[in-house]
This record gives sequence, C-alpha cells and structure tokens, in this order.
Amino acid sequence: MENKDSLQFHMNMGKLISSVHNMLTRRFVQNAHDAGLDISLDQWMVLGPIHFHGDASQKLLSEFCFKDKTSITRIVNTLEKKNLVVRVPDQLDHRINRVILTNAGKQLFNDVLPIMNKTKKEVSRNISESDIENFKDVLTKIMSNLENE
Amino acid sequence: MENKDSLQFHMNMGKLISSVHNMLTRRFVQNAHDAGLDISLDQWMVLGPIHFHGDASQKLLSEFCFKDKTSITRIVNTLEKKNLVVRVPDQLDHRINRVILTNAGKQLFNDVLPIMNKTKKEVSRNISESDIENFKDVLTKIMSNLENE
DNA sequence: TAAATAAAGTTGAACAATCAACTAAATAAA
DNA sequence: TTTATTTAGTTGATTGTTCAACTTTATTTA
Repeated sequence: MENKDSLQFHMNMGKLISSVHNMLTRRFVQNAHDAGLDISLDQWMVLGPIHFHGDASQKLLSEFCFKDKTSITRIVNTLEKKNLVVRVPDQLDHRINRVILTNAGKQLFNDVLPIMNKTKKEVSRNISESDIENFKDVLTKIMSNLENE
Repeated sequence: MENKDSLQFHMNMGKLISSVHNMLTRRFVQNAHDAGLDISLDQWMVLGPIHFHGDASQKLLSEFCFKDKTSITRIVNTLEKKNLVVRVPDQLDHRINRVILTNAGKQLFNDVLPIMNKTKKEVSRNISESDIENFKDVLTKIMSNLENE
C-alpha cells in the first residue's frame, strides 16, 4: 500500500467493489471504442457464452452470466438490433429461444477478444499472480455467501 | 476453495466483480426492505457522505462517491423526491448546490447503519480478516490502475 | 382428459451509469 | 471592461438492473 492517505484507503468494501466495477466497465468500453468497436461490457459478457454454447437458450444465458432473465432479454434485444445474434424458436419446446451468432457476431467476438486481454492486463498491472488468485478466491467466497439463501 | 467444480471457478475477474456487485446490491436492498426501509445501495452511498459532510456540494459528492456528476444529479433528485435531502443554493457561489439532510434523512441514515453492518457481516462470512484486507488492497490497486490515465 | 401449475420470455416502471450537449454563473484574459 | 474560458449542475438519449405482472407453451395432477 503506497498511498495510505488517499481517499480510497478509507473506502469500505461495498464502495470499492462498486467503484472498481464502474471503472472496469468504462475502461473496457473505452478500449473497444479506441479499437473502433462498439460493444458494452455486458453485451460482451453475454456474447461470449453465446459463442461458447452455439445455441444457448436465454434461460441458460441467464444462469451462466449470473444475470436476471429480464436483463438477458434486453441485452439480446440490443445484440439483435445490432445484427450480432438472432433468436431462433426451439422446434421441440416453443417456449425456448435459441440465441445464435450471426457472421457479424462471430467477427465481433474475434475482434473483441484481444481488447478483453488488453483490459485484463491493464487491470492487473503491478499485481502478483498469487494476489490475483487470492482476490478471485475471495470474490468467489463472497458470491457463495450471497447466493440464495 | 471448496467447490472447484462449480460454475464460478472458471469465471474471469470481470464477470466475478460484476456478479458480486449485482449480488451485493441486491442483498443490501433486500436487507433494507426486510427492515421496512426503502433505499437503494447507490442512494445509501450518497446519503452517507451527505451526512458526514453536513453541506456537501454535488461536485464534492461526485468526487467522494466516485460517481459521475450526472449520476449524482439523479440520485439527489431521488433523495429529494423522497424528502430525505434538500438542495440549498450556495450564497456566495450561485453555481453550487449544498445538499442538506432533512430530519427524515437523518432518521433514515441512523436506521440504515445497522443494515449496512448486517450486510457487511453476511458478505464477509467465513473470510478471514487478513483475506479481507488483502482483498481490499487489490481492489485499491485496481482502482489506481484504472484511474485516468 | 380437464384443470392446475410451472417454465421461458416479454413488458412496464423505477432507478442508475455514461456520453454529449446544454445553461448559468464565476473567473481569467484581452 | 468586454470577451473568453472554466466550473457546477441539468437534460436527453441509450443501455442495463430489478421487481411485478403478464403471455404462451409444457408439464403435473386430479
């Protein structure tokens, strides 16, 4: 800890997490924008699993992304408006939408991958591997502490 | 790490932070709601500094809360609509609003304090003091990594 | 089989974040 | 002193989150 006198030093955990979340979001979008790409962090967080799964239902995306089904509905709306994905009704269960990447979506996925890695590097600059691992462990523990119930 | 097989284990940092942020927000609001209190985490994050400072300008709140001035405008709007604060134009510099707690605001602040502590406890359950400290250190380092530039 | 319940998504409303463009007041420069 | 610039705050538009209420389709259960 270099600057014990800085404002941040006295910040509590909630404020730290919230601030880091906002700054991280902003940096990712800024890096993408600087590379001529138009995508939000949340769109990326959904686009990834869609790419990974091939034909994910919105339910699955919701569980995988730890996002509310409503958020998924709206993010998929946006992705669809941008022609990055399409909704294809499941042939067997008509309640289900299968979300599929378009070619533009696949293209964007590949273009954004290096942006994600760049951002990752910027975030973890001057932080040791083991500190990062412990950090992620604590985040995971907090998640399980906050999982219902 | 108990459950290396869980979905979370393979989550990257961005997803972890984002998920923890959402879960934390939800839990705080839920705890407040269970206690009969109607306040969001962001409203609380602004109400605290207002209480602390006495007559903070929105500029100061913005810097202190690490939030955009636009966000502060809108959160103060909400707090004002709920009669928790009032905007008082500064007598010397007419560009400045001084944000002051009403009695209802002071009351709510005192009511929410124990909710915040309860939430804090839930969040850090089964995590050692030193892990929490390291965790906060890493968050602080990430903040300085992401600070402009 | 008919009626009840559950599951997958959508919609509306309230709140928050970000960006860009704006107003009004204060300060600096000419 | 007049003009230019900076500062504090607001507004509008787009995106995302949450809750509650809703539709549609599947599955239970009576």
